[in-house]
Amino acid sequence: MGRTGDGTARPLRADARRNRESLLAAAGDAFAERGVDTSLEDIAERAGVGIATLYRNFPTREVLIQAVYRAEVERLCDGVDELLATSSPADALETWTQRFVLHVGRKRGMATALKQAVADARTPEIAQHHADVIARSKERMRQAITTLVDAGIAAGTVRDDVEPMDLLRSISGICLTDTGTEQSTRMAALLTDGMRYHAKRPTP
Amino acid sequence: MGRTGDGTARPLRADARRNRESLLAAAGDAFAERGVDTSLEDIAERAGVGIATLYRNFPTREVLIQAVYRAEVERLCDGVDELLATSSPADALETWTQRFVLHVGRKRGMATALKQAVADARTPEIAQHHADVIARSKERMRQAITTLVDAGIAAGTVRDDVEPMDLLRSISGICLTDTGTEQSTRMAALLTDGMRYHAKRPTP
DNA sequence: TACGGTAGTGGAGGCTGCCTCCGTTTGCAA
DNA sequence: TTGCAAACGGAGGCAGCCTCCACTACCGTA
Repeated sequence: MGRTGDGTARPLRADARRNRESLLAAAGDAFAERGVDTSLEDIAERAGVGIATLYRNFPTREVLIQAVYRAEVERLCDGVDELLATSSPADALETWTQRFVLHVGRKRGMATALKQAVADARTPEIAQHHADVIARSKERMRQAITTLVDAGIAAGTVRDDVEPMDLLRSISGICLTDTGTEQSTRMAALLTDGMRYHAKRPTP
Repeated sequence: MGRTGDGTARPLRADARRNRESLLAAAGDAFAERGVDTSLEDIAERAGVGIATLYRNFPTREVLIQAVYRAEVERLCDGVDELLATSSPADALETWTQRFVLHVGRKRGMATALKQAVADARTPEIAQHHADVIARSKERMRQAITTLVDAGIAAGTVRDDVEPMDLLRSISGICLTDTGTEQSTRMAALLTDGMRYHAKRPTP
């Protein structure tokens, strides 16, 4: 399936690729709205494909969750270059953290499910694979935030005592303790704003 | 159900209590053999009762898991007094740790499921209740191992630099990293043996 | 641009597990 | 004993999982 006899990957047919994308998008929405236990039939319907197509692409729920998670991290991180090209580093950082807040909001149990998948995996190979995906995503995030912070520091508009990963963890923390996306967004804004060099510091 | 109007608990009818015990035992076995996802119908059948009886006693799977977990911890900890009454403190400690190894082997995902229950609970009250059960069990374990170690120290047969909870954690660690119960049992035996005062230390 | 082989599709249907409803049984207090 | 409330069991409705196979349409080739 999808592989020629000599092990070379064969590109998906155009319609198949479209369907796969639809499924990923639909699953992303469904997971965000109703959690990772959403019925798979529902997801297939939302995507406008048959249930069999879903199973062909994603043999187990875990594989699907993983793919969605990965796709969302990619999308988030791929946006960094464009942000830096179109706005000042400090603004880019702020916009990106806002997106990150939404991202965490959408994750809703996905991270937990992935960790569970590592524990439940039937073979060590599968467990390892799940673990790899998690590690790779974390690394991509690290790179993204580091790029943004460094650009800001280089431009002199972001304080140079900011540790990128601390920032990421702080925002995650805000998202997890706070009650809603709106509030999280405001808190994150405060946080990034505090990291800028202000022409004039607000009087305390 | 099971409560009179003024909130006083009413004792279960004899047959009801028997059924409840059967269910707990059957669920314990089933969880140990096939994990916490075992079908509830299966458990009811093993226990020799109808599925409705299971639901009447344990309205959700989480409640059942919790009850089993709790019962097994009680059983394990209640055995301490008898052990101390019938064997020397050092032997009691060794026997008990062997039982503890079996206990951890039987837990298989139950602890994870309970933690998940705290996270997934629909109301803060339910979450709190699940958390309480976990905390109480941990405390009972702490008391049990402390009693055993202290008895050994008082009798002068167990080294007095042993921190009870360290021992418990070490054994848990052995169980989780090792591959099978048999190996875990041997490792735990080595560990407890190392804690005794030997009449003559083995030459290195 | 027509065609054939094959990758890809969809959804019915079988299966399993969840949970409720209600007619029946049984323990126990008087 | 006997009456009655507590407890029982299991059929059955529902929902989700997953497979199977007849059908569709993409795309390399001529």
